[in-house]
Amino acid sequence: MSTKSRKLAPSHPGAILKELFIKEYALTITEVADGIGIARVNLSAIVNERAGISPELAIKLSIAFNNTPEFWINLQSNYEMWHAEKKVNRKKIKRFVAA
Amino acid sequence: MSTKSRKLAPSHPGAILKELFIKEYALTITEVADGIGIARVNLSAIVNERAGISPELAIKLSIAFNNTPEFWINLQSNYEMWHAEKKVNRKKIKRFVAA
DNA sequence: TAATGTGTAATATTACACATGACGGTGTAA
DNA sequence: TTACACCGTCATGTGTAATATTACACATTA
Repeated sequence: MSTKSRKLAPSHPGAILKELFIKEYALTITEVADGIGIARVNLSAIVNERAGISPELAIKLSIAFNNTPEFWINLQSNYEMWHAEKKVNRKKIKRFVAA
Repeated sequence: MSTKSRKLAPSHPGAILKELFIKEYALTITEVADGIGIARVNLSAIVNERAGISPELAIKLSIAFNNTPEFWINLQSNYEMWHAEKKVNRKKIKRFVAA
């Protein structure tokens, strides 16, 4: 079961952040934003799926919630990859063969 | 051995692309750019480490060279993460504890 | 010489992360 | 009920980056 065969879009990282961390930890967007040092507005945008998680933010979240940057980056990458897949016309890509 | 303990900056994805694929396959930048449908200028920028690999490009490269998008995205992510690490002041991040 | 490959610069478009300021809603205390 | 603090969101501006297009200079090769 690889990524390319996935039919359903993966959850937005912001949804995960909201459900599994902010809610679970009984925090507010403001608290988390202040805690990790970003603007409240921007965290709101992420939680509401209007923005993504940057590498720097992934690091900050991993410190705040005691997990890894990879956890957050993978969520973001999977999300982006799924959407990028739909933009690529595979038939127009040349397959190169080792010399 | 995790990413955060790495002392040396990881190679730029463009360097990998150049050494392990373009050179190994005996291709030119122009050929690859045409083959995957991007402008020659932009591929040159990537190979010369002035630009990164986007999710869409990762997919195109994986098709052209018969590997996975993850391969390319991981190269890019590791590269970005290493540089992002240096921007984060860990002492200023609050550690949240489960409720 | 002509064609090809390369690097780079300039320009424009589009997208997005991020910051600031303003606005409307909610809960609570006086 | 009024006043105020807190919260989430909107509007706006900025910086950066990927991408396309065009142009130029240079080197190699047929």
